[in-house]
Amino acid sequence: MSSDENPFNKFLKRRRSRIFKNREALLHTYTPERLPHRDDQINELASILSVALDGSPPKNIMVYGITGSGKTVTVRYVLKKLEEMAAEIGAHVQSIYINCEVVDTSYRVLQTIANNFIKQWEERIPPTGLPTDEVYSKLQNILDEYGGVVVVALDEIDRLVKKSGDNILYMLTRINEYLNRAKLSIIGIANDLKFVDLLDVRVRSSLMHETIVFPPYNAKQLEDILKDRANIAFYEDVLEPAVIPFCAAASAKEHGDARRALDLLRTAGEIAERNNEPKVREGHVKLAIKRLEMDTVVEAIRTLPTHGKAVMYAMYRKSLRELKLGKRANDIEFTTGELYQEYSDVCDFLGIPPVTQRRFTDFVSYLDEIGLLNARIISRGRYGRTKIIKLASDLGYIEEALRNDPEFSAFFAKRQSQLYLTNYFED
DNA sequence: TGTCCACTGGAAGGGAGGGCTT
DNA sequence: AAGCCCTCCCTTCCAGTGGACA
Repeated sequence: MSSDENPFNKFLKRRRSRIFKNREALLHTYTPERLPHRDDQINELASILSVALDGSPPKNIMVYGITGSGKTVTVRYVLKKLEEMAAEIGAHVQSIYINCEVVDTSYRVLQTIANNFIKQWEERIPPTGLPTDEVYSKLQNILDEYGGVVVVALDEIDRLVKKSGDNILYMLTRINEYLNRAKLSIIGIANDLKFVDLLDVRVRSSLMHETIVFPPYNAKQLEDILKDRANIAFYEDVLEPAVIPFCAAASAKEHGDARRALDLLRTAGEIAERNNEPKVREGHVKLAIKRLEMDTVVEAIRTLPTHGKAVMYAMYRKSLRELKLGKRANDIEFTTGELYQEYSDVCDFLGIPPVTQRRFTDFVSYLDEIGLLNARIISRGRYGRTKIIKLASDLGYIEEALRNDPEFSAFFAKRQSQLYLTNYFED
């Protein structure tokens, strides 16, 4: 390459995709103009929310269904349409969407709602510092100043309740009693309804005035969704005919998760694009399945705190030893005590003090929750009660994640990979 | 049948860090 | 600057637990 040739040239040529017309249509954040197989839910939501257009507060709504059943996208779609209609007829309606996985304390929820109405940066409510009660009364003033109907959608509301209790829901469900001009309604979105057991009876009855269920999609329905989005996302004739049915079938097997189906299709397209191929084939989807599996594990580990990573590394190291002794990957499991010992050794190695066993069990529970580990409690009689902990993801993926971590890469620096990225758990 | 093991997991609280009001 | 509040991460304490074993 001559020195005057710009090294970005070849990327520039490739930059204009021959595969994607509009990649965004396959992202979770995209709200499409059509939502196949969700007419019933859209109509139900719209009929409950329609009173907002007359200035009355809609009843609170609980929306539930498993991951990828279209809850979020449907609620966002209906809220968008509600605001459009309100603007058209001059009604005072504002909707606010809050993801409680990010905004997960009472204070932050109140702050987020309030800041939605504050345009001046200096006047916005700070992320911490004020008493929660004060933010609550500020919010009342702000809402009354606005004077219309406010619909707040709390996505992953179950997480909020598990983490911070139901105090915030109590505050929000009662706020209308203190408002003179404005009215506030809540839409709670949850994966399952187990969390309502944690709610105060009054909160429960108020929050669940209306419930709307989102059943999982079947393969045929997923296909319709993918076709719709593919029309927006891909150039014509880029997808081979088998691609969409294959994506739909693979995701239908995993509880009909539309989000995953869209991820698969997008990733398959990206793989084809990166390989400079003119068409997306079934083979790309198969690669995409592997890729997504690995990305999920790598991303989950990457975002863990140091001690969480240390637990994963302890699990990795101990499993690897067992593997070398000839044990089958599926049979490798440890008790809390065994893994805690290994974890303490890892901390010694890193030169950081280990957390207590109590805190350690919190990490194990969390890693179980996010699917990196499998943990179940067993009783071994006079040998006590403990948790049996197994890996829930491929050792190779875990190694890949830790090898690229600045704190843990030293463990791998001298050695070549002990593993190839083969799936040990494939049988 | 009672004992006892090796934990589990809830509750309370400490302290560092960030930010507010007065 | 002082006093207060919130969040996050962690420790300490401790009652509770299921089932093998004597």
